Amino acid sequence: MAMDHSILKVISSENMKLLDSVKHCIIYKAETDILTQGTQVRGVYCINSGKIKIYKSSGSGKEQIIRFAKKGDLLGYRTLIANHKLGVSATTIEECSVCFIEREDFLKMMVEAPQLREWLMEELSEDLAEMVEALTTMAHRSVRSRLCGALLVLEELYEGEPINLTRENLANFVGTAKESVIRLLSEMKSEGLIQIAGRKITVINRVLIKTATQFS
Amino acid sequence: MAMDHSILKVISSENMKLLDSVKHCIIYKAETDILTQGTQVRGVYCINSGKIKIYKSSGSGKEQIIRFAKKGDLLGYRTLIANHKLGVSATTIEECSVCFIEREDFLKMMVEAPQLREWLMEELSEDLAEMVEALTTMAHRSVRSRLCGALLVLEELYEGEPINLTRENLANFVGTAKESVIRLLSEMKSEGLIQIAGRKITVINRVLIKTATQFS
DNA sequence: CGAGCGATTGAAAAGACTCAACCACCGTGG
DNA sequence: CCACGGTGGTTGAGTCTTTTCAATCGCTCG
Repeated sequence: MAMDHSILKVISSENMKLLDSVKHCIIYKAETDILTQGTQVRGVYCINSGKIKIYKSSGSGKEQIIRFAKKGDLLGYRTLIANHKLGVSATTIEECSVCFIEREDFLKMMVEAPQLREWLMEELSEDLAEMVEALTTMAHRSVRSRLCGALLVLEELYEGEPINLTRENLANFVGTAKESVIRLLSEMKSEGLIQIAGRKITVINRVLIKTATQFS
Repeated sequence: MAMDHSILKVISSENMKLLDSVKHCIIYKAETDILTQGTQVRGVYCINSGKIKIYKSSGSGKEQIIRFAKKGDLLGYRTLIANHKLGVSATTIEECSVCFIEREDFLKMMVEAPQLREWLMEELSEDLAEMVEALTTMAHRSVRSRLCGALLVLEELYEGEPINLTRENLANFVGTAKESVIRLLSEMKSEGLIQIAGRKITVINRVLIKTATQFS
């Protein structure tokens, strides 16, 4: 299994043993809630396989998808470290295999493994930079431009497989209405930028789509 | 001077001596660039007094203000630690007194002071949570609602003093056009929510404004 | 088969932006 | 002292993107 950018990459073999002894692996079906906004976390979750949406719901019932997590990603550590309540929710969008690490065990690992602390700090930095980027994009760019950006991100997420999301999830990621996404997608299809097969979307002309993310 | 939530709060007296020996204090006039997006940082800046806008400019020349920094805030450390180029710019909006700490000196302090590392991690967490909040706000709420939210944030920033920003900066913070801000402000003035004296804005009815940030 | 969910399409409405003109204030230099 | 230029603030009108609402369709599952 590829662990190039995972927490497991930075764990010493000694701590790895510790980890093995405390983790609990679980399989979740698609559309299962893992974390719920406003609650405490009981520990952290490390994704082995499958994709999970991280989102925030606003008062009016709309949800904004912040990012998608996939294998190697760690969920819940920020909230756990700060001892806050969760600011976001997480729900599987496919069947997922996930390891759960109890709060106390994780904190212990953090104390003992400086590389882990290092890695978490880098993760936080990275995420923060991404959020700043996302914010300015949301503020300045048109729905079409944002949709193009989203498709490129999702292409990465799906690693060559066609993008497979409900239009609603796509809309909640882009930050727009479902109908707008549908209209723009069919526009882009007729321009030969993408291919659509039911729910599945395949990027055809990556270069032009990339260009579209630079303007408007 | 109040240092309740500053880097200086977490520095041991020993490190404080080190800090004193390596810092350089500088006074900047209003509208002076401190950090420039896309460049390397030469060190970190700690604000003694005055206010600074942190913003990101997009290709089309628009700028999005990410946040305002004031006394006690530290600038540039995220970029410095990650050894990246700056993702944002920083410009004073008032006369500011700022301490500069050379890159190497700061890294040395980080190695020697675990509380400093701790503090930085908390800062990052906090900032990340704020950015996530800002993103969903930008995506879901109307300009008026965002403007109300901005006014409450700025009221904090100005600590009781009237808010004193150009309409343009206010617009770039809210993520809208200058004209929209002007129109909405005069609307809110006629509703008795705020008071306007030239450039200066005073919040009158905090409760109603707060309510407005919950909807739309 | 019928219910239900997601996708699609059309039409109307609304929110926000752009453009353009104008004003008010302030500091400068003649 | 006053005319001048510049910056920032204000207002109005028209436009356009995007949303919302409503209706329809197609598919799957019980």
